[in-house]
Amino acid sequence: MNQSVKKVGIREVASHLGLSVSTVSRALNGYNDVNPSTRERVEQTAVQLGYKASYAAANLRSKQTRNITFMVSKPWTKFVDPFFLSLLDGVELVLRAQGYDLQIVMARDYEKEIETIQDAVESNRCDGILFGRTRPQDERIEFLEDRKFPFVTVGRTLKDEHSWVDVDHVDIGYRATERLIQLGHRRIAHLVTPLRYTYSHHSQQGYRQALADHGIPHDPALEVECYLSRKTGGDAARELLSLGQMPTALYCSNDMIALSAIEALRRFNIQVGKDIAVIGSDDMPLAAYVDPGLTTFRQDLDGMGMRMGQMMLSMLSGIAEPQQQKVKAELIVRGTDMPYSRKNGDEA
Amino acid sequence: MNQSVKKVGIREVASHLGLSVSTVSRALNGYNDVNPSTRERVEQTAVQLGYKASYAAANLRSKQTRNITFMVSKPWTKFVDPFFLSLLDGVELVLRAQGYDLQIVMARDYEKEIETIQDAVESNRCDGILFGRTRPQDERIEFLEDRKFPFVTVGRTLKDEHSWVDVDHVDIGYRATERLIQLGHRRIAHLVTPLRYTYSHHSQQGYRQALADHGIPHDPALEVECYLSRKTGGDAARELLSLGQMPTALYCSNDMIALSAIEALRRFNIQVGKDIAVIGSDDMPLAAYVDPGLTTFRQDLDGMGMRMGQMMLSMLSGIAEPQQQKVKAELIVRGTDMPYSRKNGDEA
DNA sequence: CTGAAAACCAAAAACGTTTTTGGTTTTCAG
DNA sequence: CTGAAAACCAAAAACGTTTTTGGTTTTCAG
Repeated sequence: MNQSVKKVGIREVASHLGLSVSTVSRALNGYNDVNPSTRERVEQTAVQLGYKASYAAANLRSKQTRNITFMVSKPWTKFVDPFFLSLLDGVELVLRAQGYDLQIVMARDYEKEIETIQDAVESNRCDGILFGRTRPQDERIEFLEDRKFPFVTVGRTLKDEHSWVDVDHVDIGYRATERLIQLGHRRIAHLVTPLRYTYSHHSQQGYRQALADHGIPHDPALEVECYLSRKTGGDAARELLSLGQMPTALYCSNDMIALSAIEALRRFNIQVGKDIAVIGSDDMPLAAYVDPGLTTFRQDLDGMGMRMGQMMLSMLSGIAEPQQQKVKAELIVRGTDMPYSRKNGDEA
Repeated sequence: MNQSVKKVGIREVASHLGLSVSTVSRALNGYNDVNPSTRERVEQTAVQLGYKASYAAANLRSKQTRNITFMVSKPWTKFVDPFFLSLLDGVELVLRAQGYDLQIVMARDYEKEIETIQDAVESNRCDGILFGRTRPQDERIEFLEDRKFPFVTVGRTLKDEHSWVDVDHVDIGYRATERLIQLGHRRIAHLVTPLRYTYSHHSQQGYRQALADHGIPHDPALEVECYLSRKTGGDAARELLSLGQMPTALYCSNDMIALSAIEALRRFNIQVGKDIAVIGSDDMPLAAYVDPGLTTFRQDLDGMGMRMGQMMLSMLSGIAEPQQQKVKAELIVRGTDMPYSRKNGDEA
């Protein structure tokens, strides 16, 4: 077991075969100016001797790390995690197939995000960067563009000239709102995710467009921004309750908001799915479990992740023009939305 | 913006100050044979010039990566994620405080685990390794011990001579079972997590001990192994239903099993919290949301993570003897456990 | 004031690869 | 058969640090 206590380097492999170090290197790295039979022999003795190229040395010389970093930033809540991990899964699959490693780093908070990215880039730790929570104006993106460093984001900025994958939040907002309208609702509130993030604006845009298309005037009092804490939707629900007239339907930009709003409403004896309609977005695991089940939109995260990985790969292979992919979500009908009935409008 | 297109190395910093490269290096790395005022000047111009040591070069020369790898392995389910991420959070906090980075790598499946670890170790990519899902006999641990490579695990092996942190699953099993006994139950089933993992055995041990201590004979038919799929507990519940006499209480080694069992029982019109008592373990977010809420055990994951990080740090600073920490979980009483009543025992 | 120890710094070697440069051998069209 | 191109390989340089070695200056006990 302990025979290989001495680390075997490329030199050992070379001398063992009577070849030069450079030939071994070229054979192992798939260059084509090496005799196939030589390559074969090199590869065999490499595994036989248990040779593994030093990551640091290879990286130092070649400037390639074969490593992609996904930056995830705090604060995260337990609720957003599933979203994140499914995506990662898809990314990892594609990258690994091409011999790239995926590494996840965490930025402790908002201010550390840019610092984390700078550090990753400047200390040469990866060949490309992935991240989400994009904002309309995003310092991180400006930095990376300035350095011409490859990156792909989940979500976009307002100026739209980099590579991204994104759920079509405009579409979700539109479809959710339109569905509620077609169910007969006219006072439809929008509990929107933090406007700091770009997707919130898209969600808002879809909501407003649907209202406009159906001739329903837009009431700013019915749009409430919610932060990503656990009880966020509850606060918004209470805010709406304090209004003169309660809305008869709620479109929430994510399930977490929807669920906490539902919980709060229940305390006021308002039955969701009976007294008020609710539609969420994300289809997180909880959504199927609560009673009644939450009507929401499901996203193909795995697919998005794979797409993201492919984009990164093509950037690394030298394709310069940005690629962008918007994906549609799937409506999952459960029990929290229901037709408008005269009764609801009157009470509260 | 684009002024610093040329990368600034340690050489630039040195020449800018009229010092030698070595002095700059020693100043930046906190050696004490450098004049405080010199160190000050070096540090200032370093940030001023935007110097950042090349990760690869430093690593190649010093054999130190200042990087710790947490390996997480598939298949994961959406349900185990929160567990994992809270832990990570604690780890990262302590490591970062000492200038270490935490990196997460994913092993695609069971067989790749050992490969992933070998690769990380042999290509010199990290100074220490963390992982969970420990098994009674664990190839990964044997490999790392053989190489004398620093590692800390979540959970233990049966031979117990390495560093680990672990929830006291024996204690949980004992307390859960005893609680059910004290509520009057005598037919208590145990839906146990996969016996491939060590903690499942501990959980079983606690369960059996509590039964024995209270003079209740152990019925092997009431112990059902559940796999970590989404509907796992459901299958087990159906298996128990097919028995002549249904148990009046269920102790499940994790919440996922408990929740899916509850869902399945509901389909058979068995009301949990009324017809049958259930206790889970983990206190995952869902547990508080379902109705009735799941009685379960909460673990201080953040604390465990921090402890784990500290252990790793102390190993890296040269402390050889293994450290081990077992933490107790906190009982969270909600609605799924209730006293035994004659009625339940008779039906089904 | 003296000499040893401590403080401070420079030069050069080294980490283990990949890449560049160039030399020799083989192939193959004409 | 000839000569150019292709195939194949070796030697040496280079990546950007840290560490080793050793030299000079300063401090300070006696």
